[in-house]
Amino acid sequence: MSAKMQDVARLAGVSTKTVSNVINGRPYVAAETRRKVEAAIDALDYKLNLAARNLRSGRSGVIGLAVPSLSVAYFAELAEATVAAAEEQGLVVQIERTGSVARERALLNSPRLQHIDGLILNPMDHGAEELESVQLSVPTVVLGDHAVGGAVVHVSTDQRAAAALATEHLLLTGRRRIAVIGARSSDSRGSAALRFDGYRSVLERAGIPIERDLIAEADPWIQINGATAMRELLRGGAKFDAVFAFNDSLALGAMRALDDAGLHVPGDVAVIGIDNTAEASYSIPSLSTVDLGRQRIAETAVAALTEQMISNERPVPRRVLVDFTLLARESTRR
Amino acid sequence: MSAKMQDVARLAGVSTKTVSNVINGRPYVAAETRRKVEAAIDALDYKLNLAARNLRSGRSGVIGLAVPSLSVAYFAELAEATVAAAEEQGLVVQIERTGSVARERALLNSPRLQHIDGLILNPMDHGAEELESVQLSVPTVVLGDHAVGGAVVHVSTDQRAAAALATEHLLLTGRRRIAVIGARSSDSRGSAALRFDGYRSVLERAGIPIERDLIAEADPWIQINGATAMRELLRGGAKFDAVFAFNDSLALGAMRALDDAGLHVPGDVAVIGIDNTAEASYSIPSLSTVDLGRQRIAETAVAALTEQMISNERPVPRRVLVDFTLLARESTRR
DNA sequence: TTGGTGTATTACATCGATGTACGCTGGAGC
DNA sequence: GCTCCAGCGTACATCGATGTAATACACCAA
Repeated sequence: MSAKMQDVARLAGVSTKTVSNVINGRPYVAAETRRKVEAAIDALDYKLNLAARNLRSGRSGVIGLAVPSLSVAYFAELAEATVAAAEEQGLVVQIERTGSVARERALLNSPRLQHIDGLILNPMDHGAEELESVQLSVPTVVLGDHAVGGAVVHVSTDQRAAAALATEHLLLTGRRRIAVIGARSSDSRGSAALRFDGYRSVLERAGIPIERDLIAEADPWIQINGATAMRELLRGGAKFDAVFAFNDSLALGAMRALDDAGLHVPGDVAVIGIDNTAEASYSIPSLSTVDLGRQRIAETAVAALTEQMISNERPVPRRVLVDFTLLARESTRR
Repeated sequence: MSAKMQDVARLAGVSTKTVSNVINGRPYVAAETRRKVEAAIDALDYKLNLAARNLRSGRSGVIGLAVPSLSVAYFAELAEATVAAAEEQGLVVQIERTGSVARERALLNSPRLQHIDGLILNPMDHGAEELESVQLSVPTVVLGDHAVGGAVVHVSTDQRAAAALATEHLLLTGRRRIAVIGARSSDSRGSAALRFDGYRSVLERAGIPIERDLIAEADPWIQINGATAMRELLRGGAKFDAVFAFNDSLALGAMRALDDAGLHVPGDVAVIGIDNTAEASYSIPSLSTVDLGRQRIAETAVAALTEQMISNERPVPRRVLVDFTLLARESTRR
């Protein structure tokens, strides 16, 4: 069995509490005492038992990150950014993948969340009130705009505005018949709904009618579904000169399908995505997209979460918006 | 404060130990008693305190996964697969990103590993004995072939053979001057070294000399470094008709740089990668690659780890090999 | 009746660190 | 000389579940 605090205390000739104070950097420890304790720690190769600390103090130093999937590049990059941001605060991240609405609910009620100090939740897209009834017991920050019972800090980008920006960009480059890939009729308040809303609002303002034939559903937003959706659009026969895919993976899949069909991007069809994942700038042609600022989102979320964890009070309800940026690349060139 | 086991016990009219037995599915609990306890649990909305269980039993139900980075698509997909496999065993995954050799060492010595039941470690590439001195205190499965002190179960693909297969494929499609992207002179036993070895062995057998001008270093293996490496190869002036990139991200970056230089893939230069990440099948042209079987790797690793965790004995030293598969796509077509 | 076996349950110590409340010391201030 | 306080340390209870060993009970065979 490895050494425990009592062994260290005995060797250093002090009480266990003093050892604890040294380890936790508490004030009122004489320099001399600190030295002795540190020497004893080294001598015994003592390692703090986190379970015990956790039990006694109620903190674990672990925060959870719940995302739908890690195979979607955006979430993988978000996870990376979150892990990095958490580390700066001395926290580690336990990643949970929700994958479906049912699993998401199950997770939120599971005892697994008990030993987590806080949770960053990126909910699935689904109907509006899906999560409002959940009562969360840990400090939580929600990414996106879904209402989640008990959680009142939201960090997000204005996805509707970002989608509007992407759509406007297509209009500005002279496109008029803009198809959409990634809609979800089942979603009333999530990313799919908001992005579609942004698209619609711009077209309406421009006086362009929305055409059902130009709207393709896809779920989840991964390459293969983008390719499939595009093939269906093409088979449907409706004419279009641009595609707004609701994320980069869909866009890349769509570009692939366009290429297969002998259509040129951006010559015949312009394509734009959302997310600015790494793959987007290295595709051929490079993909125009909107960067939702996932780096900032991760940092902001972790900061907001640690604040909640420390203060121990109910946080001020708020919604933090992170800036987004249009990246015009080859896929939408005139 | 939420209910604890004692409250449940009082309400059900039994001892806390009996409650514990019910929760943990131990035998010798009368059906009637079980019912009463379960009713009490429901009534009080009792949730087990994992910290306490962890302290007492020494198990946490959490396994660690240490990978260099999540922005590399391969690791993200590996992480996804691991989380899924762990879940089947009722385990959750705490993801650590190492990023550098120093951080990797720091992690392996950190008390954070204390509250983990087991670790799946995908080491950084580095000199041979870098990690042999580390003494791991938790059951560990190593992905890849690095010797890590104390850990004796390795799950990996034969990377050298996989690289050889990729190289042979290029030869079979009529290429002779094959450039390499992703070499690392600092690495003597990691992925870079093994993949380079496979490349070299095939060329040697084919009687083709290795040319220094055709070897480009890159670290880490992400798109931008693939593109940069390719630009340097082109600037160097050496002629080549194929590129073997040590992973798909590098390959995609390289394809992008080739396109920028007005070179056609596969017409002028064939390109092959390794990993079979999602992006590879949707690039234009689609990328030939070797699938290292990450799904199987994840499953196997989790299985080997749980076995170690349960048996509580030193595992049988072994090396499990997972099959790999060549996927010939457009980027290497004649 | 006694003893033996199998089932069901309990009392109690225990895991290891930390919060609380308090004790001791030396020196400044009157 | 005495109080008072800041600075430093300590004893002890405590967090909540679980392993151990012991006990209670029923049932059956000898």
